[in-house]
Amino acid sequence: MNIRSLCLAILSMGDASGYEINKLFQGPFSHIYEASFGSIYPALAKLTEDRLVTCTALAQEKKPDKKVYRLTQAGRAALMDELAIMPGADRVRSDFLVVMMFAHLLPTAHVSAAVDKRLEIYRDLLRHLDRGELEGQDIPESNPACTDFVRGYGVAMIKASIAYVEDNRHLVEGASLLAGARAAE
Amino acid sequence: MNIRSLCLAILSMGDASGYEINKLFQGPFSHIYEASFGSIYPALAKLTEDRLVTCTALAQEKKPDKKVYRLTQAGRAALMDELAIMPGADRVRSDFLVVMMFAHLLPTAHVSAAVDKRLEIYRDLLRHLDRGELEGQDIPESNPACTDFVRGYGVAMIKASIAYVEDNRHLVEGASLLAGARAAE
DNA sequence: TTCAATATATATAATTTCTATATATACTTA
DNA sequence: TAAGTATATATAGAAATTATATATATTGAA
Repeated sequence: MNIRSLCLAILSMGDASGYEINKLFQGPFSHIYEASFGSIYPALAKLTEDRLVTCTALAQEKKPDKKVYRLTQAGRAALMDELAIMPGADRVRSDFLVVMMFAHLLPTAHVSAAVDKRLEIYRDLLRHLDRGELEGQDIPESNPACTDFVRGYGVAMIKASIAYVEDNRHLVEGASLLAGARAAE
Repeated sequence: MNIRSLCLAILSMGDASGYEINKLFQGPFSHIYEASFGSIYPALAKLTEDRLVTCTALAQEKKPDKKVYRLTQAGRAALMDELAIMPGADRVRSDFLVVMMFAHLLPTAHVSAAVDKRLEIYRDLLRHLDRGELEGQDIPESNPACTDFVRGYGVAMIKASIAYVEDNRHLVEGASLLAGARAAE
């Protein structure tokens, strides 16, 4: 699954500009798939070239013009081909867990700050997901049961993450303290 | 955090070859950070060039020669600089959740197969993590409390994932069935 | 009031990373 | 004996990320 396919997927739920697609990836889709401007704009250009989407320039008042993309029949068929894959394990990159792995080499203040920051980020994310960010206004033509499943998955993961970090932060904070004490001897 | 830093991090826990580092990323580290041959070998070459690691060719019996990398003092200092970051949210790419988001467009058999496959993959992962894959033999110079925290985190996430998918698969399977029934009318 | 920051909007160069492939040897299993 | 798996390194080509450039409008702070 690449960014081109992800753009097709999002456009299948309603027309959108590159800017709007990016907002979805930064917000409601951030726990599903990551993508940024640098890949989205070239992806939309390629999709247009391949006639999987059409592009309409739209003049706006008090805002820059935007290009609204719409899925074609061929685009919908290409999306269906992509969705026929058998998905493997999620791919994860967690700077947080890397830092935690080396907590015993770091000042306790930094470890605690990283843990606090983590909890703050995930409580924010939870608040956004809880108030139905993955439905309604943003993505009109989605299926309610499917969106519920995906949003619920995100909520469950975030809750489990917060609970685990709250219950086990003493492990990394303790390792940092102990190592600091030994270094001071 | 990039693959170069991740290689420094792994080498700080013991000397290793590129092949061995890759095995860690495919196995015990797979829930922390993803990386593959194509980035690991160039990363090690660059680190050697920058004198952050040293490289010793080692002839082996009945196996190809290998290059064993070892962290230098400068390498350890560079790692400490990297670990001083304040980590943001994890970055995730989940083909599974994308497919689930469109379950209503897919044959029920495919949705069920994808869910079954998912459960199988995560039960396997859980088995590997549970029997202390992130400690002992593989990474000798790690801190037990920190490794426990990171392994425990992986276990907690995987358990939450399995439980959620088992409890809520009816949402996506139902959406697929309903849509199929409507299409057949 | 003016300056900085934020939001809307697109695009691309440079860097990084992934996927696929190439090469070589040895062991295991059908 | 043939195919597949494991050990081991390397690189070309494709994909994606990060950083930057451009332009306009609004909002909040000094």
